[in-house]
Amino acid sequence: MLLTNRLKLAVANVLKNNYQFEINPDEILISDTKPEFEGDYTLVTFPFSKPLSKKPDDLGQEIGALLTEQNSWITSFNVIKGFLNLVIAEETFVHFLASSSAREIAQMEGRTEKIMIEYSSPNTNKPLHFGHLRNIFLGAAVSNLYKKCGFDVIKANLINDRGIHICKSMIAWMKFGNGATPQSTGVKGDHLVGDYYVLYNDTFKKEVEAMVTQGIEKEVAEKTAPILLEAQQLLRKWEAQDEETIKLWKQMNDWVYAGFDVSYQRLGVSFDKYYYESNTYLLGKSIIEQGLLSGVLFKKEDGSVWVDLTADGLDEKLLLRGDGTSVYITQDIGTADLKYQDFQMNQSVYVIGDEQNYHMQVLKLIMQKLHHPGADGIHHLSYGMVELPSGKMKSREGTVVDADDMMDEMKQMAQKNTEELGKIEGFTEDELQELYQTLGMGALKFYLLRVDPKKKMIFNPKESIDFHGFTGPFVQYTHARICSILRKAGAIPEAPTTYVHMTKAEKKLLQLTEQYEQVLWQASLEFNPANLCNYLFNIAQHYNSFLPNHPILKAEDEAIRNFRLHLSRLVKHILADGLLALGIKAPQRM
RNA sequence: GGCCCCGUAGUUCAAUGGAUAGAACGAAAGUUUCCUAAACUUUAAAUCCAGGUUCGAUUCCUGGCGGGGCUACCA
Repeated sequence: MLLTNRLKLAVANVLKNNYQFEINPDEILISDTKPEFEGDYTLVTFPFSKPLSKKPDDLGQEIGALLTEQNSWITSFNVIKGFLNLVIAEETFVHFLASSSAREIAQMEGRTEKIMIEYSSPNTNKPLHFGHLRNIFLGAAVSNLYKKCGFDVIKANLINDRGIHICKSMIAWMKFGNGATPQSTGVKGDHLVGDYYVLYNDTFKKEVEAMVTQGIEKEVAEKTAPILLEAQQLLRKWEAQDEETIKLWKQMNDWVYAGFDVSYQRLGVSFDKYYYESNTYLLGKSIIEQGLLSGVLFKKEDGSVWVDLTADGLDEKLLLRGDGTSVYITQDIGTADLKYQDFQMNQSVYVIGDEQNYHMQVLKLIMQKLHHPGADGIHHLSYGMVELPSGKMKSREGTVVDADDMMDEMKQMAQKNTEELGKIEGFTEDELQELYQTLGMGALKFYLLRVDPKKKMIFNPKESIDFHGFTGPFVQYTHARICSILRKAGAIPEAPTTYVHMTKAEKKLLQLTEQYEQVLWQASLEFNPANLCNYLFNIAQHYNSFLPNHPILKAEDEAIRNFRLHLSRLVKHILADGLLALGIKAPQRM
């Protein structure tokens, strides 16, 4: 059992047996003792002061005495201003180290729940950009984390392959493309289609300007520009299943998918199930019919169908148009139902930007009102937008940072850094290329994952992404250093069972390693990989600062050497394992 | 207008209501005959404002100020 949980239990026992005070152990606050004080873990006694009618300081003294008396693994204590600092026996940590070495790390207790995580979910009219990367890395990391915690995870991707946006790319290609293909131009498919989307917008803008100079009002021009009308006409033809239109649509989407596949592979992410809006956009109507019958929904005079969410503090929301056609939310209701039919998962997570908070709230509410079995499991993993110092990225204005370009740039930066440091000896050219990729992606992923998903983040392309400090490469570097030491150490004897003179740094490192499993759970349940990033950086930092004054291979004696080797190996395992959960590889050498 | 989110060192981020608010980058100074200096050590530097709840508030509540999002018979 985890040490903090054991402590909570021990405290709960003392309170119950010696003070007749019953409390749920989970409600007891145990935190790491601050470095400036003596001790490993700290109990805050204030909350018990009132119910037990005792001064926090006295309470600390009493509980401290009882705890050390009743638990051999708690050796001593001190009380400062109501904070009870507890010293944990070194043997406890030594035993933990030995057991960790034996069973490898983090074999988690299995959970049987099934969880679907939908992420990426791109439009097919343009390539992936920096904002998508945050979505993709989050989705992939959360999927990994839940898998580690034993859940049955389904990674889903809902592709937005239909609608006016793809028609815009199509019309531009028809007018200006001259039959260009990825093969004929050598341009990656998603980029090629994206280029025509940009071309559409340029043309549109010019047409509007021309109309305005002719004296037409801007708002009118923006609704009647010829190329827009053509795109809308194309959408109608698509909906009417016009053969030529469908053929071109399929063709251009296939180009995009081929391009996405290349990017996904390079990003190191994959999906178990793809959904396509062209297949799902008509779903949902029958569910809405049922809702009408059961009286959850209502129909207005013009035949449109609505749900009244005013009691939940929201508005009335349209679900079906007067002519019986679907709107966006109709489709999402249908897709949610389809997903549930396919997998009957306990939780259905949507990794979607916070601009859709309202939409997702509405979706869940409607599903709940309809008593859909999957309704309560719907969870919106909402994340903040990635912004540039100049503001939001806008694909129409060409201010987006392209995902493929970003990956190239990161790899080049890794190469530049490595070469400048002269660390290329002993690698083949292939190994170097792989290393640059590993380091570049490590920096990129860590950079995007280290911030709380809820918060919007600002990315400054000029300052770009660092390889020093709180970064992926820092953690990777620490891992590589340990690997190097272990290589030189050769075969390692059995883990020690006793160790007398543990330094403060050694004990702290062990304490951190013991908390790893807890961090994984917390990061999963909170859908927050940033927790893991912080933890990994913290433990790497502690290791790096431990290293200069704790010789390992040249330790004073065999026992110390062996202990430090095992400690190092455990840290190495955690770094590699944790990075992997973030989707980051840990190189043996760098 | 209505609803929601966010304001922490110069900058980018931490801090389940708990001790003297932590890091990183940047700035200043130092460490390499020693297991990878992509590292380590030291210094300076912050909770938007005003109230309230509490033994204790960056955190919770109210009101300002500042920034963002949503609010379509668009997707």
